[in-house]
Amino acid sequence: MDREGAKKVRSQMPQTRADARNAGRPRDPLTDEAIIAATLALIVESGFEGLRVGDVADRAGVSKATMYRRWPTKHDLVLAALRTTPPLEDIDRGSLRRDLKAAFTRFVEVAATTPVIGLLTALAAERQRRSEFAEELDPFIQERMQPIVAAIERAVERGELSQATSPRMLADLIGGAILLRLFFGGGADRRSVTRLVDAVVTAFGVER
Amino acid sequence: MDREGAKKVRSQMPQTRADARNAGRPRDPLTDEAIIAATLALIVESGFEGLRVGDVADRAGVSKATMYRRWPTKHDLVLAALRTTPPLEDIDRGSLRRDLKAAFTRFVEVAATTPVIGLLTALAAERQRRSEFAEELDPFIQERMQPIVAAIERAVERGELSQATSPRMLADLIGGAILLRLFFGGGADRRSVTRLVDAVVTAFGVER
DNA sequence: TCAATACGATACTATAAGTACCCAAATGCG
DNA sequence: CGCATTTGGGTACTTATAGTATCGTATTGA
Repeated sequence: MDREGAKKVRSQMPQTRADARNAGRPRDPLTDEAIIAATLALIVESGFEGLRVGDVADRAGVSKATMYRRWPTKHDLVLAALRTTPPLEDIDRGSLRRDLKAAFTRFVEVAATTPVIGLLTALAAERQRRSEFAEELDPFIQERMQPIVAAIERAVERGELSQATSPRMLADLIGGAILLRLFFGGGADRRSVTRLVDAVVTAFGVER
Repeated sequence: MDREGAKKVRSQMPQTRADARNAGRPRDPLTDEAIIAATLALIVESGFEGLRVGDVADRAGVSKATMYRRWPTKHDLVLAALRTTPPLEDIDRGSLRRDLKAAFTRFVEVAATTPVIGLLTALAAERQRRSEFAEELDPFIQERMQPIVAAIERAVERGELSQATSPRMLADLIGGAILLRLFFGGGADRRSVTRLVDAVVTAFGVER
């Protein structure tokens, strides 16, 4: 059962199940937008735990049933909302050191002024509880780390780093250190980002 | 109010408030042990979300009131239980590379066979929600990372690493990368630990 | 016209954390 | 001894919210 037919899919995102059908009243895309917008607005106010699904429905002017038809859990809803936020811009400043500092500085600023870290910890916890959720969450994380990986790849091409360098691993190292501090204390601000990036770029950089 | 007198404190851990008093019926240390033991046993079976405070009470043969007198929330209880588990042994194998591989390999094995990651994500999420909780959680994390920091410090003394190396930062780098993968996918096993440690030790190591 | 689906409204279920209160049992102090 | 103080078992209760169920209506394609 639940075979997915070969019909085409037109709607962009909230097709929870690959319902290829086209009979019946179509979903209103404005409804999706209203729900996501309300979710984002309320998350900013209240964070993940403080977010009430019922409040989102009220704010969006829809019923809970309409929401749950699209996203089966609060976590799915929040991840969907996160997906619509713009990723870190992929700015090329010409050197690895500057690229990494720019990107991670921006990230810790976002972390300091929005509930992103609360969302990430909540989603990570849910991922442990419901392992299928990893299939949604993991690609999102990879996607958002892509600018970092790209910056490292450029540095490899420029010869700033050895050809043998694994961009993904280097990204995990710096990003992991920053997340570790944001999750469990130690603090991550401009200065610690600078120190971290300088240390890593110096250590991994090709001798000048 | 709530000044902490100069009286001595005798009980080891669960003095939630620094109650220097000595009047009244003393707490039974066996009760603490029974609660913690039951908590650990049930966590292994069910993880954090699956753990029911009422079940712990039943299993320990105590009442919920007795538990809440000691630990005001489920998260506090779980952290208290985690604290009683043995830390990573601080084995000195003579080289940084071997020390780090041994320690982190052990960690990913524990992660693969126990609900530790689920606990850590849950505690990290709670830390975001209740900022006072950081005062309990953060020192615990630092404490558990101490063997890694110590191994790095030994390497600095032996001259394997530059004197300028920050042990804490290096520990955050490797530990952070592994946590990142455990929290958000990518997988962390013996092989990835080996790759990571080799790369970092080579990059940061003093030229041979 | 009809099948199929979306949508709002509303009530409901289920669950579990944390609270309140009672009474009995230890303990130290005067 | 007896009183204040605290622990502890028992148990019922409050509270809060995610998720479900249902029903009537609206909108679409065939």
